[in-house]
Amino acid sequence: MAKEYNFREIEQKWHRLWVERQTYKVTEDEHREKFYVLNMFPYPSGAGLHVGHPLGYIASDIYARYKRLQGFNVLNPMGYDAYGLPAEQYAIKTGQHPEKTTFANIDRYREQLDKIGFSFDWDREVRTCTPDYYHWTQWAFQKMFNSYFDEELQKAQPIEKLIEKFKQEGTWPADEKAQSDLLMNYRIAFLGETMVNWCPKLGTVLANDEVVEGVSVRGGYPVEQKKMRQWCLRVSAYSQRLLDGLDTIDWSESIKETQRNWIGRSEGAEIEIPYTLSKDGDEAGSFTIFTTRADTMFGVTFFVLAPESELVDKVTTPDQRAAVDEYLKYVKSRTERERMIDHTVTGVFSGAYGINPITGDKCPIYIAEYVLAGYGTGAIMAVPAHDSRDYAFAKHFDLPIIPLVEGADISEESYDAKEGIVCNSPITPDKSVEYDGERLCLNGLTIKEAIAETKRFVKAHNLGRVKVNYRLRDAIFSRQRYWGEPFPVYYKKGIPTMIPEECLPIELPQVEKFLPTETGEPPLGNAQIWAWDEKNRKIVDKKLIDEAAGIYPIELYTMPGFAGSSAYYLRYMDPHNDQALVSDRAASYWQNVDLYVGGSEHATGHLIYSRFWNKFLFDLGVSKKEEPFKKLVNQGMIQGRSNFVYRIKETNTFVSLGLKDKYDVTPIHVDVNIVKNDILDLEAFKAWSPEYATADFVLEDGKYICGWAIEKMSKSMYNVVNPDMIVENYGADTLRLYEMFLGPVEQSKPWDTNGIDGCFRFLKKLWALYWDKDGNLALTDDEPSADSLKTLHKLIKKVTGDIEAFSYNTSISAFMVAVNELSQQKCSSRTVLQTLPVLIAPFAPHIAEELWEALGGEGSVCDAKWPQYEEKYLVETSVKLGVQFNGKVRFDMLFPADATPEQMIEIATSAPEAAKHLEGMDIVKTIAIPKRIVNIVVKPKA
RNA sequence: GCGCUUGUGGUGGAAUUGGUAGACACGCCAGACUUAGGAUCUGGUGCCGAGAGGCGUGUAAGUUCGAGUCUUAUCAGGCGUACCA
Repeated sequence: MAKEYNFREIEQKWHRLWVERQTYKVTEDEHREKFYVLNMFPYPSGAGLHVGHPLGYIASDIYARYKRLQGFNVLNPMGYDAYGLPAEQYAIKTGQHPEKTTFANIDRYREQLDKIGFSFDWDREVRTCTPDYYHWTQWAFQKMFNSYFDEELQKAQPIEKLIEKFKQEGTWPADEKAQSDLLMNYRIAFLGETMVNWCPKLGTVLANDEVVEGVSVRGGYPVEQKKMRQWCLRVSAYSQRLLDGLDTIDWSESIKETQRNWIGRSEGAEIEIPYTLSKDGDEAGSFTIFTTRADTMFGVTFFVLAPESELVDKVTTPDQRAAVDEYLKYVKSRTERERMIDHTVTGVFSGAYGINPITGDKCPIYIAEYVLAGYGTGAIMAVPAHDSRDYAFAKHFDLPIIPLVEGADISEESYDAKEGIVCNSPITPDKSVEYDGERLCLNGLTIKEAIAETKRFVKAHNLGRVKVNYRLRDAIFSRQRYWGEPFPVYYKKGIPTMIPEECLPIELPQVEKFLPTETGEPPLGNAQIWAWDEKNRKIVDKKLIDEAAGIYPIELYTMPGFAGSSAYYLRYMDPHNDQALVSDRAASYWQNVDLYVGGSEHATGHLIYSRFWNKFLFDLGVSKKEEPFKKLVNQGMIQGRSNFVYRIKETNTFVSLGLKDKYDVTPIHVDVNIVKNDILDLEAFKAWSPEYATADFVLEDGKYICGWAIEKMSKSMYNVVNPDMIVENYGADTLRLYEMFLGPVEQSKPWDTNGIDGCFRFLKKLWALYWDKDGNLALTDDEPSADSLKTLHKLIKKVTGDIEAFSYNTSISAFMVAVNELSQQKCSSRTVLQTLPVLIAPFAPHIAEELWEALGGEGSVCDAKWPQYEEKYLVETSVKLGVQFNGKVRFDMLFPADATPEQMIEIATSAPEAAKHLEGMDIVKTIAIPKRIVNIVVKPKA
């Protein structure tokens, strides 16, 4: 009896030995080159892992193991993003403390992960919800509070420097409250009165990336705009650095592009517009507009303010007051969502007129919701001829439209393109205002030139300034929730004050109820022991709050999800350090993440916040690299493949896919776990639900064939495939191979169990290479044959190249080919067969360890040396070449491997096969492609 | 609307980067061994055609001796984003 591939026994054995031997423990070692591999850590949800989750982990584990075999000191940690809404909502429903459910979920995750055989160093595990971890989240927040962004140096600086500057300038106020308010305008973490996305259903504010199409990402509840005092992070200060950094990192172009759009840099000009409160009135003030099309100043026919702008009140004339108020009321009644979907033109005349500084024209000022308060200055100059939104507005309110580009047809729509020659600017020479003897004239210039010329003019005559605007907004950093990091902040006479650094962490207090209080305070309002005793430096009962005694209320907000996930990669470097986020030694050694693997859905969330957070810590000298993630690979999503059975209406009879059109049927989702290769397991189906216990079937060829569809993997579609079942039936090595064999890592693809047998068969074949009929090792010390050496070295070359390129599916194909070849060659050479376990170790570590041990290898296969291929085994003795003539004739012939292109042409043209084609022809030219083909182009003799 | 991205057999997907399209796997067909097979092994399998042969990488044109690969146009799907002036 040949020795069986008993994956259960092998995998259990090695899971045990890896733990006993601490195979995956890593320590800093300055004598070895480091390599840092990281996965985006998971949020441990109650549903456990499905087959989609491990995809990225397997991909990065393969790379980590490969790098280790190449001699690198590889850091490959794992942890949990443990704060989150689902645990809190579950707590609200059941009263169970979120920590309890979160930890239970973590245990379940860990159990599932362990079965797959990852090379994680679990000693470095982090959980964002434990005090020893969020200590450093709070610490970073305090550092941000005590820093400002120096525009000149383009980096964070201690706030003391700024205070010093104010003192020197004599602008430092004496009053403490005034000092606090002043500094709030500069601190990187600051309290700001801002428009926030308020989600009433969730009872909390949300960041911009947590809102999609006007509803919350979590739960899909409506979101409205509300002005609130919130903690914010001055992410926008880093806009330019966040943009520039993208050019230095190896990320996919699409993610970089998404981030560039999100940052939204636009170069333009701010121009001062004086206004009057009646057509012939005197100047009553001025406002500033922002434009990227300064060249269109001559086409301005009206101005527009955002309804939320503070200017609205100032420019509204008594006549128009009622109309404006009514319009503002209407705007306020609309939700974010309505405003987003419905783009009908609305607006109201304010009664005031803006004076175009270039033409001197007076144009009406409107108020309209199509202008956004949050971008630029909240005020625009409208050029209906060359902006589609202004055009629609002008048509609706019957305002003039002045074309400014030669040949542009604006009868039906505006001409928005930035191409063409400018005209009508000005229409007549006197139609422009003279400044210091100069008048602006753009006629005849290209649009690009005109923009530059206008900017110059505006700047030279002090009509405004050149300005770069960013779409990126400051991140709102507080949440009205329980299950998050508490702020280490108390309010001393209304002034936000930091709890001393030495007293951190401030632990999340216990509460009875996780809902907001009856008075509308956030859930932390339910905490009893939640006041700061300044003298004794400790947290006390809030009943004791007494300003005279130095006992103050503590902040009730908590931090958002991205707080804990923004710098976790630094913590993995030194997870047990209670003196610092990360020691200087560890940070200097590990530097930054060499390979980061995770989903592309974090492009505008985590991946921006993390880069921001790291840049801040870099400015502090804590992080050693400006960019946290050198290379990013976005693994695709695994979709579900649902199966259907077809029930004949009003019966309990099910008809197979091929015959269903003959009946009137209802498709019903059936659990994919009782379907194999689209064939339904009838007994399992009957047992699946009592309803089907007495089901009848109409079969084809004796089988019940199910229909299928690609859908999201979800419980309700019965298409969730759990990795545990695959591991149970085929083993972890097969699961790992199959997930990679499914297709390129970056690509989204449906989970389809149909092909898994191929990978399982491959492992069995690999296993079979090593054992004879009696179950003994079938190895010889004979010289390996040339064929088997060629097979081996071809494989080494292919696999090495493919791993580097993350092309795991093709390297697995190469393994399959190689094992088939070696099996056919009846290869039993120790030299060859000893190398295979090392090569397969990154993909299928369990079988690799077992074979390595059986062959008498030293220690773990993880510490073996990755083999080098040698060209000499790959050289062909002769090369097959085709000769191709003009037209379609062609034949194959053999050339010596070392033939030069000239010799190849010589041989080809003088070959007997060629003679009949060359008869009566002139050779126009000949081309030889090395090792491939000789082309001879001919034409009939003249 | 804008930005990015992908279109190759019945299916998942290969293609040394401009050089024999369809590797490898699933599925299917035939055969072998079996009491049996959803086990194992062998062979076949892009399409049309009995055959010789012809046609084939979403569609149409172009560059080239040669195009799945490059260029242009066009169609279709996916992702992101959205009144950003």
